[in-house]
Amino acid sequence: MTAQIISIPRAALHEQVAYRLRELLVEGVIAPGAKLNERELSLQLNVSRTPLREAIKMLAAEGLVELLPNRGAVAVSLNEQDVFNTFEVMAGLEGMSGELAAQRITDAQLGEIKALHFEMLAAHARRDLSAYYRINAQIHRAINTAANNAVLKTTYAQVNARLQALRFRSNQDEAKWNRAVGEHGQMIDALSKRDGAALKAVLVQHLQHKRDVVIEQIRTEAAKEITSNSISNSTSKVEKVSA
Amino acid sequence: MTAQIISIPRAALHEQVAYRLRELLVEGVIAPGAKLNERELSLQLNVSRTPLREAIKMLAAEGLVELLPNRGAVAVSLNEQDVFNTFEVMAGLEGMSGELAAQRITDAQLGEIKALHFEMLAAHARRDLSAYYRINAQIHRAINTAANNAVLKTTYAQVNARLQALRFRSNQDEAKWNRAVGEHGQMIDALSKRDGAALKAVLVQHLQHKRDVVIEQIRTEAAKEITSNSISNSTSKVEKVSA
DNA sequence: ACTATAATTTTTGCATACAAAATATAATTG
DNA sequence: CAATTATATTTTGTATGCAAAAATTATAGT
Repeated sequence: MTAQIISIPRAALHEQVAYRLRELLVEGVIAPGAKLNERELSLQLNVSRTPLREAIKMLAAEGLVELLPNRGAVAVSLNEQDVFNTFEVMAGLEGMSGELAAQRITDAQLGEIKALHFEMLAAHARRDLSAYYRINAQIHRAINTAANNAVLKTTYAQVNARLQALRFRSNQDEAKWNRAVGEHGQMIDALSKRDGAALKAVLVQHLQHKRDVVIEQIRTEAAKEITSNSISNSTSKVEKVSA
Repeated sequence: MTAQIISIPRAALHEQVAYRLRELLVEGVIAPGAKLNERELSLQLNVSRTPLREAIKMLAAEGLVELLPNRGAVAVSLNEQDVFNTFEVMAGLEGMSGELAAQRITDAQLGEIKALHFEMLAAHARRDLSAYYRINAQIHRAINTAANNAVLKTTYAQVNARLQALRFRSNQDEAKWNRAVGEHGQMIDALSKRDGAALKAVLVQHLQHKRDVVIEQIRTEAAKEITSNSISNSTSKVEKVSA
Protein backbone atom coordinates (compact mmCIF):
# COMPACT_ATOMS: atom_id res chain seq x y z
CA MET A 1 0.00 0.00 0.00
CA THR A 2 1.45 3.35 -1.02
CA ALA A 3 1.46 6.35 1.24
CA GLN A 4 -0.90 9.25 0.68
CA ILE A 5 0.76 11.70 -1.70
CA ILE A 6 -1.74 14.56 -1.68
CA SER A 7 -0.06 16.86 0.75
CA ILE A 8 -2.96 18.09 2.83
CA PRO A 9 -1.17 18.81 6.13
CA ARG A 10 -2.10 15.46 7.56
CA ALA A 11 -2.75 14.99 11.25
CA ALA A 12 0.12 13.78 13.37
CA LEU A 13 0.65 10.07 13.29
CA HIS A 14 -0.28 9.52 16.91
CA GLU A 15 -3.57 11.35 16.25
CA GLN A 16 -4.36 9.15 13.28
CA VAL A 17 -3.50 6.06 15.27
CA ALA A 18 -5.65 7.21 18.20
CA TYR A 19 -8.53 7.85 15.83
CA ARG A 20 -8.23 4.41 14.26
CA LEU A 21 -7.88 2.64 17.59
CA ARG A 22 -10.92 4.50 18.92
CA GLU A 23 -12.89 3.14 15.98
CA LEU A 24 -11.64 -0.37 16.57
CA LEU A 25 -12.56 -0.18 20.24
CA VAL A 26 -15.96 1.47 19.83
CA GLU A 27 -16.92 -0.86 16.99
CA GLY A 28 -15.89 -3.82 19.05
CA VAL A 29 -13.26 -5.08 16.61
CA ILE A 30 -11.02 -5.03 19.63
CA ALA A 31 -13.30 -6.70 22.15
CA PRO A 32 -13.65 -5.54 25.76
CA GLY A 33 -10.95 -7.15 27.85
CA ALA A 34 -8.76 -7.86 24.84
CA LYS A 35 -5.07 -7.10 25.06
CA LEU A 36 -3.49 -4.49 22.80
CA ASN A 37 -0.31 -6.06 21.53
CA GLU A 38 2.06 -3.30 20.48
CA ARG A 39 4.11 -5.25 17.97
CA GLU A 40 0.99 -6.68 16.36
CA LEU A 41 -0.82 -3.34 16.16
CA SER A 42 2.22 -1.46 14.90
CA LEU A 43 2.47 -3.99 12.07
CA GLN A 44 -1.24 -3.75 11.28
CA LEU A 45 -1.31 0.04 11.36
CA ASN A 46 2.10 0.30 9.75
CA VAL A 47 3.60 2.67 12.28
CA SER A 48 6.37 2.29 14.77
CA ARG A 49 5.64 1.59 18.39
CA THR A 50 6.37 5.14 19.51
CA PRO A 51 3.32 6.94 18.06
CA LEU A 52 1.27 3.83 18.79
CA ARG A 53 2.18 3.98 22.44
CA GLU A 54 1.41 7.69 22.55
CA ALA A 55 -2.02 7.00 21.10
CA ILE A 56 -2.64 4.25 23.65
CA LYS A 57 -1.79 6.66 26.46
CA MET A 58 -4.39 9.09 25.12
CA LEU A 59 -7.01 6.37 24.98
CA ALA A 60 -6.13 5.45 28.55
CA ALA A 61 -6.76 9.04 29.63
CA GLU A 62 -10.08 8.89 27.76
CA GLY A 63 -10.98 5.73 29.63
CA LEU A 64 -11.20 3.48 26.58
CA VAL A 65 -8.29 1.29 27.57
CA GLU A 66 -6.74 0.38 30.87
CA LEU A 67 -3.00 0.33 31.45
CA LEU A 68 -1.57 -2.61 33.36
CA PRO A 69 1.94 -1.83 34.64
CA ASN A 70 4.52 -3.77 32.64
CA ARG A 71 1.73 -5.65 30.95
CA GLY A 72 0.51 -3.19 28.41
CA ALA A 73 -3.04 -2.08 27.72
CA VAL A 74 -6.37 -3.85 27.50
CA ALA A 75 -9.69 -2.63 26.12
CA VAL A 76 -11.92 -1.61 29.01
CA SER A 77 -14.51 -4.10 30.06
CA LEU A 78 -17.30 -2.58 32.10
CA ASN A 79 -18.97 -4.63 34.78
CA GLU A 80 -22.58 -4.05 35.75
CA GLN A 81 -21.69 -1.42 38.35
CA ASP A 82 -19.53 0.44 35.83
CA VAL A 83 -22.35 0.44 33.30
CA PHE A 84 -24.81 1.68 35.89
CA ASN A 85 -22.46 4.47 36.93
CA THR A 86 -21.75 5.46 33.36
CA PHE A 87 -25.43 5.67 32.50
CA GLU A 88 -26.06 7.70 35.63
CA VAL A 89 -23.50 10.27 34.51
CA MET A 90 -24.75 10.13 30.93
CA ALA A 91 -28.28 10.81 32.13
CA GLY A 92 -27.04 13.87 33.97
CA LEU A 93 -25.10 15.13 30.97
CA GLU A 94 -28.00 14.49 28.61
CA GLY A 95 -30.30 16.31 31.00
CA MET A 96 -27.94 19.29 31.03
CA SER A 97 -27.71 19.21 27.26
CA GLY A 98 -31.47 19.25 26.96
CA GLU A 99 -31.97 22.03 29.45
CA LEU A 100 -29.40 24.23 27.75
CA ALA A 101 -30.44 23.26 24.24
CA ALA A 102 -34.01 24.34 24.98
CA GLN A 103 -32.68 27.78 25.90
CA ARG A 104 -30.21 28.15 23.08
CA ILE A 105 -31.35 26.19 20.06
CA THR A 106 -31.74 28.12 16.84
CA ASP A 107 -34.69 27.65 14.52
CA ALA A 108 -32.40 26.08 11.93
CA GLN A 109 -31.09 23.58 14.46
CA LEU A 110 -34.59 22.75 15.60
CA GLY A 111 -35.64 22.21 12.01
CA GLU A 112 -32.77 19.84 11.41
CA ILE A 113 -33.61 17.84 14.52
CA LYS A 114 -37.24 17.60 13.43
CA ALA A 115 -36.08 16.33 10.06
CA LEU A 116 -33.90 13.73 11.72
CA HIS A 117 -36.85 12.75 13.87
CA PHE A 118 -38.93 11.98 10.79
CA GLU A 119 -36.07 9.99 9.34
CA MET A 120 -35.99 8.03 12.55
CA LEU A 121 -39.73 7.38 12.35
CA ALA A 122 -39.11 6.08 8.85
CA ALA A 123 -36.39 3.75 10.05
CA HIS A 124 -38.68 2.55 12.82
CA ALA A 125 -41.51 1.93 10.37
CA ARG A 126 -39.13 -0.10 8.19
CA ARG A 127 -37.81 -1.95 11.23
CA ASP A 128 -34.35 -0.84 10.12
CA LEU A 129 -32.53 -1.10 13.43
CA SER A 130 -29.16 -0.09 12.04
CA ALA A 131 -30.48 3.13 10.52
CA TYR A 132 -32.50 3.75 13.66
CA TYR A 133 -29.40 3.61 15.85
CA ARG A 134 -27.46 5.83 13.52
CA ILE A 135 -30.16 8.50 13.36
CA ASN A 136 -30.80 8.20 17.07
CA ALA A 137 -27.16 8.98 17.76
CA GLN A 138 -27.33 11.93 15.37
CA ILE A 139 -30.33 13.39 17.18
CA HIS A 140 -28.68 13.14 20.57
CA ARG A 141 -25.53 14.66 19.13
CA ALA A 142 -27.57 17.48 17.61
CA ILE A 143 -29.22 18.27 20.94
CA ASN A 144 -25.81 18.23 22.54
CA THR A 145 -24.53 20.62 19.89
CA ALA A 146 -27.52 22.94 20.35
CA ALA A 147 -26.56 23.27 24.01
CA ASN A 148 -23.63 25.25 22.62
CA ASN A 149 -21.10 24.31 25.26
CA ALA A 150 -17.83 22.88 23.99
CA VAL A 151 -16.82 21.50 27.38
CA LEU A 152 -20.13 19.70 27.73
CA LYS A 153 -19.72 18.35 24.23
CA THR A 154 -16.30 16.80 24.80
CA THR A 155 -17.23 15.52 28.24
CA TYR A 156 -20.36 13.93 26.80
CA ALA A 157 -18.44 12.39 23.90
CA GLN A 158 -15.87 10.90 26.21
CA VAL A 159 -18.33 9.26 28.58
CA ASN A 160 -20.46 8.12 25.68
CA ALA A 161 -17.51 6.47 23.93
CA ARG A 162 -17.15 3.97 26.75
CA LEU A 163 -20.80 3.00 26.41
CA GLN A 164 -20.51 2.67 22.65
CA ALA A 165 -17.70 0.22 23.22
CA LEU A 166 -20.23 -2.07 24.89
CA ARG A 167 -21.75 -2.76 21.50
CA PHE A 168 -25.18 -3.53 22.87
CA ARG A 169 -27.11 -2.79 19.74
CA SER A 170 -28.73 -6.16 19.62
CA ASN A 171 -32.38 -6.02 18.74
CA GLN A 172 -34.40 -4.88 21.69
CA ASP A 173 -37.98 -6.04 21.95
CA GLU A 174 -40.90 -4.39 20.19
CA ALA A 175 -42.51 -2.74 23.22
CA LYS A 176 -39.28 -1.11 24.34
CA TRP A 177 -38.52 0.14 20.87
CA ASN A 178 -41.97 1.69 20.62
CA ARG A 179 -41.53 3.31 24.00
CA ALA A 180 -38.18 4.79 22.95
CA VAL A 181 -39.71 6.23 19.80
CA GLY A 182 -42.53 7.70 21.88
CA GLU A 183 -40.00 9.34 24.16
CA HIS A 184 -38.33 10.85 21.14
CA GLY A 185 -41.66 12.38 20.18
CA GLN A 186 -41.89 13.99 23.59
CA MET A 187 -38.38 15.37 23.12
CA ILE A 188 -39.38 17.13 19.93
CA ASP A 189 -42.44 18.59 21.64
CA ALA A 190 -40.44 19.88 24.57
CA LEU A 191 -37.76 21.32 22.29
CA SER A 192 -40.36 23.05 20.12
CA LYS A 193 -41.85 24.67 23.19
CA ARG A 194 -38.36 25.49 24.44
CA ASP A 195 -39.38 23.73 27.65
CA GLY A 196 -36.02 22.86 29.19
CA ALA A 197 -37.38 21.18 32.29
CA ALA A 198 -39.66 18.91 30.26
CA LEU A 199 -36.90 18.02 27.80
CA LYS A 200 -34.55 17.27 30.63
CA ALA A 201 -37.11 14.99 32.27
CA VAL A 202 -37.72 13.06 29.05
CA LEU A 203 -34.03 12.68 28.33
CA VAL A 204 -33.22 11.44 31.81
CA GLN A 205 -36.08 8.95 31.64
CA HIS A 206 -34.98 7.90 28.16
CA LEU A 207 -31.49 7.19 29.43
CA GLN A 208 -32.79 5.27 32.42
CA HIS A 209 -34.80 3.02 30.16
CA LYS A 210 -31.81 2.51 27.92
CA ARG A 211 -29.77 1.67 30.98
CA ASP A 212 -32.28 -0.95 32.07
CA VAL A 213 -32.24 -2.56 28.63
CA VAL A 214 -28.46 -2.69 28.60
CA ILE A 215 -28.15 -4.06 32.10
CA GLU A 216 -30.71 -6.72 31.31
CA GLN A 217 -28.64 -7.69 28.25
CA ILE A 218 -25.46 -7.82 30.30
CA ARG A 219 -27.16 -10.19 32.74
CA THR A 220 -28.39 -12.38 29.92
CA GLU A 221 -24.92 -12.44 28.40
CA ALA A 222 -23.39 -13.26 31.76
CA ALA A 223 -25.84 -16.11 32.26
CA LYS A 224 -24.96 -17.54 28.85
CA GLU A 225 -21.25 -17.22 29.68
CA ILE A 226 -21.63 -19.27 32.82
CA THR A 227 -23.60 -21.96 31.02
CA SER A 228 -21.08 -22.30 28.22
CA ASN A 229 -18.23 -22.30 30.71
CA SER A 230 -19.77 -25.08 32.76
CA ILE A 231 -19.90 -27.15 29.58
CA SER A 232 -16.47 -26.36 28.21
CA ASN A 233 -14.38 -24.83 30.94
CA SER A 234 -11.28 -24.43 28.79
CA THR A 235 -12.56 -21.31 27.04
CA SER A 236 -12.76 -19.25 30.21
CA LYS A 237 -9.36 -17.66 29.96
CA VAL A 238 -10.87 -14.27 29.31
CA GLU A 239 -9.34 -11.94 31.83
CA LYS A 240 -11.93 -9.61 33.29
CA VAL A 241 -10.85 -6.04 33.76
CA SER A 242 -13.09 -3.33 35.09
CA ALA A 243 -12.83 0.39 34.62
CA MET B 1 20.19 12.80 43.96
CA THR B 2 20.13 9.01 44.35
CA ALA B 3 17.31 6.87 43.09
CA GLN B 4 14.76 5.39 45.41
CA ILE B 5 16.02 2.04 46.59
CA ILE B 6 13.03 0.78 48.57
CA SER B 7 11.49 -1.50 46.03
CA ILE B 8 7.83 -0.69 46.31
CA PRO B 9 6.66 -1.46 42.77
CA ARG B 10 6.89 2.16 41.68
CA ALA B 11 4.51 3.57 39.13
CA ALA B 12 5.59 3.61 35.52
CA LEU B 13 7.75 6.56 34.55
CA HIS B 14 5.18 8.11 32.26
CA GLU B 15 2.67 8.01 35.12
CA GLN B 16 5.05 9.74 37.47
CA VAL B 17 5.82 12.35 34.86
CA ALA B 18 2.12 12.92 34.16
CA TYR B 19 1.49 13.31 37.89
CA ARG B 20 4.27 15.84 38.25
CA LEU B 21 3.27 17.80 35.17
CA ARG B 22 -0.32 17.88 36.39
CA GLU B 23 0.92 19.46 39.61
CA LEU B 24 3.01 22.00 37.73
CA LEU B 25 0.06 22.93 35.54
CA VAL B 26 -2.58 23.06 38.25
CA GLU B 27 -0.32 25.01 40.58
CA GLY B 28 0.46 27.43 37.83
CA VAL B 29 4.21 26.82 37.83
CA ILE B 30 3.71 26.25 34.14
CA ALA B 31 1.53 29.23 33.33
CA PRO B 32 -1.48 29.08 31.01
CA GLY B 33 -0.34 29.52 27.45
CA ALA B 34 3.24 28.54 28.26
CA LYS B 35 5.03 26.19 25.94
CA LEU B 36 6.19 22.78 27.15
CA ASN B 37 9.71 22.39 25.85
CA GLU B 38 10.51 18.69 25.73
CA ARG B 39 14.27 18.92 26.00
CA GLU B 40 14.01 21.35 28.88
CA LEU B 41 11.42 19.31 30.78
CA SER B 42 13.20 16.01 30.22
CA LEU B 43 16.32 17.55 31.74
CA GLN B 44 14.40 19.00 34.69
CA LEU B 45 12.49 15.79 35.38
CA ASN B 46 15.48 13.63 34.55
CA VAL B 47 13.71 11.34 32.12
CA SER B 48 14.07 10.78 28.42
CA ARG B 49 11.69 12.38 25.99
CA THR B 50 9.76 9.16 25.36
CA PRO B 51 7.92 8.85 28.68
CA LEU B 52 7.65 12.63 28.82
CA ARG B 53 5.87 12.72 25.50
CA GLU B 54 3.57 9.89 26.58
CA ALA B 55 2.67 11.90 29.68
CA ILE B 56 2.01 15.01 27.61
CA LYS B 57 -0.35 13.03 25.39
CA MET B 58 -2.30 11.95 28.46
CA LEU B 59 -2.55 15.52 29.69
CA ALA B 60 -3.79 16.53 26.25
CA ALA B 61 -6.55 13.94 26.48
CA GLU B 62 -7.38 15.31 29.93
CA GLY B 63 -7.59 18.79 28.48
CA LEU B 64 -4.77 20.28 30.53
CA VAL B 65 -2.53 20.95 27.55
CA GLU B 66 -3.19 21.57 23.93
CA LEU B 67 -1.18 19.97 21.14
CA LEU B 68 -0.08 22.14 18.26
CA PRO B 69 0.94 20.00 15.28
CA ASN B 70 4.70 20.07 14.84
CA ARG B 71 4.91 22.75 17.47
CA GLY B 72 4.58 20.79 20.66
CA ALA B 73 2.25 21.37 23.57
CA VAL B 74 1.15 24.44 25.48
CA ALA B 75 -0.63 24.73 28.82
CA VAL B 76 -4.29 25.44 28.17
CA SER B 77 -5.37 29.00 28.52
CA LEU B 78 -9.10 29.39 28.95
CA ASN B 79 -10.82 32.43 27.57
CA GLU B 80 -13.95 33.82 29.16
CA GLN B 81 -16.24 31.63 27.10
CA ASP B 82 -14.24 28.54 28.04
CA VAL B 83 -14.44 29.42 31.72
CA PHE B 84 -18.17 30.00 31.47
CA ASN B 85 -18.67 26.66 29.71
CA THR B 86 -16.50 24.82 32.19
CA PHE B 87 -18.37 26.25 35.16
CA GLU B 88 -21.65 25.38 33.53
CA VAL B 89 -20.60 21.75 33.27
CA MET B 90 -19.11 21.80 36.76
CA ALA B 91 -22.39 23.13 38.14
CA GLY B 92 -24.21 20.25 36.51
CA LEU B 93 -21.75 17.69 37.84
CA GLU B 94 -21.79 19.20 41.33
CA GLY B 95 -25.58 19.15 41.24
CA MET B 96 -25.55 15.48 40.31
CA SER B 97 -23.04 14.76 43.04
CA GLY B 98 -25.24 16.46 45.60
CA GLU B 99 -28.42 14.77 44.49
CA LEU B 100 -26.81 11.35 44.61
CA ALA B 101 -24.85 12.03 47.77
CA ALA B 102 -28.05 12.95 49.59
CA GLN B 103 -29.43 9.53 48.69
CA ARG B 104 -26.33 7.51 49.41
CA ILE B 105 -24.27 9.23 52.06
CA THR B 106 -23.44 7.16 55.13
CA ASP B 107 -23.63 8.55 58.64
CA ALA B 108 -19.87 8.31 58.92
CA GLN B 109 -19.39 10.31 55.72
CA LEU B 110 -21.89 12.90 56.86
CA GLY B 111 -20.08 13.19 60.18
CA GLU B 112 -16.78 13.77 58.43
CA ILE B 113 -18.26 16.45 56.20
CA LYS B 114 -19.74 18.19 59.23
CA ALA B 115 -16.34 18.11 60.88
CA LEU B 116 -14.75 19.60 57.79
CA HIS B 117 -17.44 22.25 57.78
CA PHE B 118 -16.49 23.34 61.29
CA GLU B 119 -12.85 23.42 60.28
CA MET B 120 -13.84 25.64 57.42
CA LEU B 121 -15.73 27.96 59.75
CA ALA B 122 -12.57 28.14 61.84
CA ALA B 123 -10.50 29.06 58.80
CA HIS B 124 -13.06 31.69 57.89
CA ALA B 125 -13.04 33.14 61.39
CA ARG B 126 -9.23 33.33 61.23
CA ARG B 127 -9.36 34.85 57.75
CA ASP B 128 -7.04 32.05 56.68
CA LEU B 129 -7.84 32.00 52.98
CA SER B 130 -5.34 29.28 52.14
CA ALA B 131 -6.78 26.85 54.70
CA TYR B 132 -10.29 27.87 53.64
CA TYR B 133 -9.62 26.91 50.03
CA ARG B 134 -8.03 23.64 51.04
CA ILE B 135 -10.90 22.61 53.30
CA ASN B 136 -13.45 23.85 50.78
CA ALA B 137 -11.96 21.56 48.16
CA GLN B 138 -12.01 18.68 50.64
CA ILE B 139 -15.71 19.19 51.34
CA HIS B 140 -16.63 19.24 47.69
CA ARG B 141 -14.51 16.16 47.12
CA ALA B 142 -16.20 14.43 50.05
CA ILE B 143 -19.65 15.16 48.65
CA ASN B 144 -18.50 13.83 45.33
CA THR B 145 -17.20 10.69 47.00
CA ALA B 146 -20.47 10.22 48.90
CA ALA B 147 -22.28 10.13 45.56
CA ASN B 148 -20.55 6.78 45.17
CA ASN B 149 -20.12 6.85 41.43
CA ALA B 150 -16.59 6.29 40.13
CA VAL B 151 -17.39 7.61 36.66
CA LEU B 152 -18.81 10.80 38.10
CA LYS B 153 -15.76 11.14 40.28
CA THR B 154 -13.23 10.92 37.47
CA THR B 155 -15.32 13.11 35.17
CA TYR B 156 -15.62 15.70 37.90
CA ALA B 157 -11.90 15.58 38.67
CA GLN B 158 -11.02 16.05 35.04
CA VAL B 159 -13.23 19.06 34.44
CA ASN B 160 -12.21 20.54 37.77
CA ALA B 161 -8.49 20.23 37.00
CA ARG B 162 -8.82 22.71 34.17
CA LEU B 163 -10.42 25.23 36.51
CA GLN B 164 -7.77 24.70 39.15
CA ALA B 165 -5.18 25.55 36.52
CA LEU B 166 -6.69 29.03 36.40
CA ARG B 167 -5.25 29.71 39.81
CA PHE B 168 -7.85 32.30 40.72
CA ARG B 169 -7.49 32.03 44.46
CA SER B 170 -6.83 35.68 44.92
CA ASN B 171 -8.65 37.13 47.89
CA GLN B 172 -12.27 37.67 47.08
CA ASP B 173 -14.12 40.41 48.89
CA GLU B 174 -15.65 40.06 52.34
CA ALA B 175 -19.30 39.96 51.29
CA LYS B 176 -18.76 37.21 48.73
CA TRP B 177 -16.74 35.16 51.15
CA ASN B 178 -19.50 35.44 53.75
CA ARG B 179 -22.07 34.44 51.18
CA ALA B 180 -20.04 31.38 50.19
CA VAL B 181 -19.75 30.32 53.82
CA GLY B 182 -23.49 30.78 54.21
CA GLU B 183 -24.12 28.56 51.20
CA HIS B 184 -21.92 25.93 52.77
CA GLY B 185 -24.14 26.02 55.84
CA GLN B 186 -27.16 25.36 53.63
CA MET B 187 -25.34 22.41 52.10
CA ILE B 188 -24.84 20.81 55.46
CA ASP B 189 -28.52 21.34 56.31
CA ALA B 190 -29.69 19.80 53.07
CA LEU B 191 -27.30 16.87 53.43
CA SER B 192 -28.41 16.23 57.00
CA LYS B 193 -32.03 16.10 55.83
CA ARG B 194 -31.00 13.98 52.87
CA ASP B 195 -32.76 16.54 50.73
CA GLY B 196 -31.20 15.95 47.31
CA ALA B 197 -33.14 18.64 45.48
CA ALA B 198 -32.22 21.29 48.04
CA LEU B 199 -28.56 20.28 48.06
CA LYS B 200 -28.46 20.34 44.30
CA ALA B 201 -29.98 23.81 44.23
CA VAL B 202 -27.45 25.17 46.72
CA LEU B 203 -24.52 23.60 44.92
CA VAL B 204 -25.56 24.90 41.53
CA GLN B 205 -26.05 28.37 42.97
CA HIS B 206 -22.72 28.12 44.77
CA LEU B 207 -20.98 27.30 41.52
CA GLN B 208 -22.72 30.12 39.68
CA HIS B 209 -21.51 32.58 42.26
CA LYS B 210 -18.02 31.20 42.04
CA ARG B 211 -18.21 31.49 38.27
CA ASP B 212 -19.20 35.14 38.52
CA VAL B 213 -16.29 35.87 40.84
CA VAL B 214 -13.84 34.18 38.51
CA ILE B 215 -15.13 35.84 35.37
CA GLU B 216 -14.97 39.19 37.09
CA GLN B 217 -11.35 38.49 37.97
CA ILE B 218 -10.56 37.47 34.42
CA ARG B 219 -11.98 40.74 33.17
CA THR B 220 -9.96 42.70 35.70
CA GLU B 221 -6.82 40.82 34.69
CA ALA B 222 -7.55 41.40 31.03
CA ALA B 223 -8.00 45.11 31.64
CA LYS B 224 -4.68 45.27 33.46
CA GLU B 225 -3.02 43.37 30.60
CA ILE B 226 -4.21 45.88 28.06
CA THR B 227 -3.02 48.80 30.17
CA SER B 228 0.45 47.35 30.69
CA ASN B 229 0.68 46.41 27.04
CA SER B 230 -0.18 49.90 25.91
CA ILE B 231 2.74 51.12 28.04
CA SER B 232 5.34 48.53 27.12
CA ASN B 233 4.22 46.69 24.05
CA SER B 234 7.32 44.51 23.85
CA THR B 235 6.13 42.09 26.55
CA SER B 236 3.05 40.99 24.64
CA LYS B 237 4.57 38.01 22.93
CA VAL B 238 2.41 35.64 24.99
CA GLU B 239 0.64 33.49 22.49
CA LYS B 240 -2.98 33.07 23.47
CA VAL B 241 -4.38 29.59 23.06
CA SER B 242 -7.88 28.60 23.95
CA ALA B 243 -9.26 25.19 24.79
C1' DA C 1 1.11 -38.07 35.25
C1' DC C 2 1.43 -33.92 37.66
C1' DT C 3 3.67 -30.21 39.94
C1' DA C 4 7.65 -27.31 40.48
C1' DT C 5 11.62 -25.22 38.76
C1' DA C 6 14.64 -23.59 35.09
C1' DA C 7 15.58 -21.91 30.41
C1' DT C 8 13.69 -19.54 26.46
C1' DT C 9 10.97 -16.40 24.07
C1' DT C 10 8.11 -12.63 23.85
C1' DT C 11 6.60 -8.15 25.27
C1' DT C 12 6.80 -4.04 27.50
C1' DG C 13 9.31 0.19 28.96
C1' DC C 14 12.77 3.53 28.32
C1' DA C 15 16.64 5.75 25.93
C1' DT C 16 18.84 7.10 21.96
C1' DA C 17 19.32 8.27 16.96
C1' DC C 18 17.84 10.27 12.91
C1' DA C 19 14.65 13.01 9.80
C1' DA C 20 11.55 16.79 9.06
C1' DA C 21 9.58 20.85 10.44
C1' DA C 22 9.78 25.24 12.71
C1' DT C 23 12.35 29.00 14.54
C1' DA C 24 16.18 32.04 14.89
C1' DT C 25 20.12 34.20 12.82
C1' DA C 26 22.86 35.88 9.10
C1' DA C 27 23.36 37.53 4.45
C1' DT C 28 21.75 39.78 0.38
C1' DT C 29 19.43 43.09 -2.39
C1' DG C 30 16.69 47.03 -3.67
C1' DC D 1 18.47 50.62 6.28
C1' DA D 2 14.29 47.90 5.72
C1' DA D 3 12.66 43.89 3.73
C1' DT D 4 13.43 39.53 1.99
C1' DT D 5 15.80 35.49 1.15
C1' DA D 6 19.26 32.15 2.54
C1' DT D 7 21.59 29.55 6.18
C1' DA D 8 22.09 27.66 10.71
C1' DT D 9 20.10 26.07 14.88
C1' DT D 10 16.68 24.35 17.62
C1' DT D 11 12.65 21.51 18.35
C1' DT D 12 9.42 18.25 17.31
C1' DG D 13 8.11 13.68 15.36
C1' DT D 14 9.16 8.95 14.32
C1' DA D 15 11.97 4.83 14.20
C1' DT D 16 15.14 1.78 16.20
C1' DG D 17 17.89 -0.45 19.91
C1' DC D 18 18.54 -2.35 24.35
C1' DA D 19 17.34 -3.82 29.10
C1' DA D 20 13.95 -5.52 32.33
C1' DA D 21 9.80 -7.78 33.21
C1' DA D 22 6.28 -11.14 31.98
C1' DA D 23 4.68 -15.15 29.56
C1' DT D 24 5.75 -19.41 27.53
C1' DT D 25 7.94 -23.61 26.93
C1' DA D 26 11.05 -27.13 28.38
C1' DT D 27 13.07 -29.96 31.98
C1' DA D 28 13.48 -32.33 36.25
C1' DG D 29 11.79 -34.43 40.31
C1' DT D 30 8.36 -36.79 43.03
